[in-house]
Amino acid sequence: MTEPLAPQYNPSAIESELYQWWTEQGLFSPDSHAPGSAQPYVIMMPPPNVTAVLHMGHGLNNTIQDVLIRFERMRGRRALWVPGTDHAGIATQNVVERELAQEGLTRFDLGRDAFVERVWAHVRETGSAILEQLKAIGCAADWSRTYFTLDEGLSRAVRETFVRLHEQGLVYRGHYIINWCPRCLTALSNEEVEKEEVDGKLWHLRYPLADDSGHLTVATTRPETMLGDTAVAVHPDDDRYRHLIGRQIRLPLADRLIPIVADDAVDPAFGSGAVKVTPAHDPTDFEIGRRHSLPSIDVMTPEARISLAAPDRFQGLDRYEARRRVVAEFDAAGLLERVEDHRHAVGHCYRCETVIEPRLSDQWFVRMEPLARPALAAYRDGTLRFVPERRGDDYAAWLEGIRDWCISRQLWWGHRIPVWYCDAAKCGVTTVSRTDLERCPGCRGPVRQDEDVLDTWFSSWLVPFSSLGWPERTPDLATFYPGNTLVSAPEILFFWVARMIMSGLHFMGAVPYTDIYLHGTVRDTLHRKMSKSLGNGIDPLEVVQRYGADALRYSLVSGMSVGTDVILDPADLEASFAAGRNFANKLWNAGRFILTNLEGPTRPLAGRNSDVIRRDELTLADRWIIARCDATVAEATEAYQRFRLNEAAAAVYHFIWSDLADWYIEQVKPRLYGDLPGGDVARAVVAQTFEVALRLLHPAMPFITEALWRRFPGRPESASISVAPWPAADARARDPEALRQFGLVQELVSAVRAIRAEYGVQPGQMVRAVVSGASQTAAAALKQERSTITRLAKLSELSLGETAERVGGHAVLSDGTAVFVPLGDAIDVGRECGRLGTEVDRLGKLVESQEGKLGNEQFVSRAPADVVERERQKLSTWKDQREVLVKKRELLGCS
RNA sequence: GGGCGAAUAGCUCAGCUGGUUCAGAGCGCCUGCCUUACACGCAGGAUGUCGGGGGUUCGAAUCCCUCUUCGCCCACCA
Repeated sequence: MTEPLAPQYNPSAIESELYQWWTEQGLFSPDSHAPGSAQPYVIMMPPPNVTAVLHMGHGLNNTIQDVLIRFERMRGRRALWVPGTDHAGIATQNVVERELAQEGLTRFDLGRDAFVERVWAHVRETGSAILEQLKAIGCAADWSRTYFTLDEGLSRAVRETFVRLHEQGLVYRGHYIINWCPRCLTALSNEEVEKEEVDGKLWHLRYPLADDSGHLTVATTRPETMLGDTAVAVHPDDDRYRHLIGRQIRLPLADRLIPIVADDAVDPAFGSGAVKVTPAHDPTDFEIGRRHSLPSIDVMTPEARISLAAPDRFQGLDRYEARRRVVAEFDAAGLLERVEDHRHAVGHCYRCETVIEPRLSDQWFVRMEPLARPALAAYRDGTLRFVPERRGDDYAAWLEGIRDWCISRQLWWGHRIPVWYCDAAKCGVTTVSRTDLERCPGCRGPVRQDEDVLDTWFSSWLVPFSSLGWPERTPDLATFYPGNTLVSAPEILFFWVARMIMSGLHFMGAVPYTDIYLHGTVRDTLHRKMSKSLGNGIDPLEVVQRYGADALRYSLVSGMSVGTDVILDPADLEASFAAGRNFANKLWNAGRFILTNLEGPTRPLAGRNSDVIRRDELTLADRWIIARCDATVAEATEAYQRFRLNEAAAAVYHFIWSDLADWYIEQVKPRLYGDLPGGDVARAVVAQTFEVALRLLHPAMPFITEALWRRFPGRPESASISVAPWPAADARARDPEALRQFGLVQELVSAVRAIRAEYGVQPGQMVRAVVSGASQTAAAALKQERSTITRLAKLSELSLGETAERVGGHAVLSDGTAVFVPLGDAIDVGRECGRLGTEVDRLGKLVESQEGKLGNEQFVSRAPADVVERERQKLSTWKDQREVLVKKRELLGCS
């Protein structure tokens, strides 16, 4: 690491090497970087799916977590970021099934054991690829604690949880209508169904009365389900139909007799006011069926084809073919009354988008209300804090309306349900067990385990404690539970975040974290979510390759404010990431300049020894940059703490680029080069302020800050910025006077530069400047930084006082100090008159409106005194400035 | 159907508790510069009815109402 630094920052040359060094040093593990007495700070990484490939959403999510964990680590906490992967039941099974399909096979061809082995092989091969990718963007997670939701330990936790909840009466098996995906061939929870509004139809079908005395019209969006109708329901108070209650319908096509029943669930105002009742295919109908002891006829196969329960000619038809056929037959029989357009919400599988079919089946459920109550209380009493706050309302609303959680899945990949059935006729016991059963505890006969597996979220909702060893009482669990912050996409608030809170409270007696930061979504410029299917994604690794991890991270962090979406342009990576790349390069070159100039005598800025730099040795510029640095420390620290990462990034960016590089480094050059005395002071100040800036920036841009920081002279080989102490604001650095005075210096330089540009003065051409009307402090400041001013404004001479010359460029600084740049023949007097004229007009308008404001009795009497005083100050400054310019115009002889 | 959010420069967005960082930043654009840290740079510059309308207030990008447009979440009216 001692080779000379290249003028162009080349991230790929340092990133992987640094990352490897960090991990070798164990810097990401609290065991090695922090004393045991330090307060822990814990983040649980949302485990990516094993089959996942890093996309920008992961990039954003993990960058935020990494910024926070690095920040807290530097602040001295025992920072632990636990990474892991999720076995992702349906998603992973789908991937492997697709693979098999390429070979013309289905999972049934392989059989359960061989299929599961095949999935394991796939997972072993590609399962942790995404974690490797996270390393490429710099994630400082503790890889020694990486978990997988199908690990032995986590599997034990899952089983313990299931059994315990069962013992507590909170897990039960039930025969209900659940959401069924006919493609994945499994039940889904309510949360796994995505509702989508679609334009559908409402078919009005005529059901003849059994005695041929007429008909009753029912309205339905799914005519094919009529094959399973077992009643027609009307509202008990509906006068139109009251006389029909208890009579029979002859169900067309199926040719069955079904009763007309009365039920409160029917809305007389909708459709015809009569509802066909299909208990096997609709949740409401199922309830009606229960109340009226109606039979359930399941007319669909798991694949959503018409089953053997329907007349022959429908059997085997796909549900939509069946729909057309049913409608056609009703039409042919003159029983199709009418068809209406009807917009309604239809559920889709969150994994494959297939339309969900409500289906009657036996499933396992978790009784959620008892778990939800404490989770809601933790929000209401302020234990939980959401960022942004409004997300808390979504959380509360979901908990208030919570429904039982269907946790069984008809898949092969996942945690097998720990339930064993005895099929012996005389025994038939069902056993829920922590350990695998060989024989029935009742009759010692053979048992068979439940075929189903558990919802993948049933393992991930435990990770805040299962990943730390629960149900064992491990030291990790004692130290790192509960954690602190959860960073997540809002999409998984219910799937994961809320459920972790419930499980944490139930099994550990404490919420797993108190701060819940829900960030936005990464979208393209059309505000569409980035997705593989749309092909509008940006590969974070490509960005890392082209611009570096720090550029990626900085661009994400700075382009994101609390809870808002991040918009990136997949068609123009340059536009999306130039800011980060440019900044990294700027930083690199500032560092290159500073580090190569640190050789030479220097003395400490603070400390006990007598060699320390005295305050009176500091120039105005020194005091200014130290004060600016201190203000930036306060600003950035506050912003990081409040999760306002973009503000923290902007504060440091501005300090480094606009203050340190544009002004201070320029100011300090003569001293560093030995052209002016005070090189030791300059070295101390530039080194200190830059070093502080690097630390402030490290959470957001870890690689480049580490690379530069380690190159500081005298740095021990083992030192890492990642565990360097966080900069503290220092009251001694505060210096409002220096901020104001150096501000005038900057204004003066800028004013001269603007005049030079305005009149096309050649870049190499020196000019003179005359300053008049400066206050004592202003004059003192300009004198102190005279050499800075003359150099940066390219002045041959800077004089204070009046001059007889009239022709040149004019400007007035914010404190009323006048600047005059004599330009002799070079200047177009008319042009300068015009320029001054518009400026006088502008100030005139300001003065006018300000006088209006201050002349307003209401304002003066009702606004706070300090506001009024400030406004008076403004008025007098503007008046002074206008005055000066008016005089200049007179001197120039402007008309 | 219910709830929520957003609309500010050509683009992406800051602007938090009404009043000194109040109209800003980055990218893009224009002009001039290869000034020995950086052309991924330096210096200077242009660009806005703060979505429309109404209101509260001495004062509104900021608070309230309303409309328009976009987005999100929730929902068993078949």
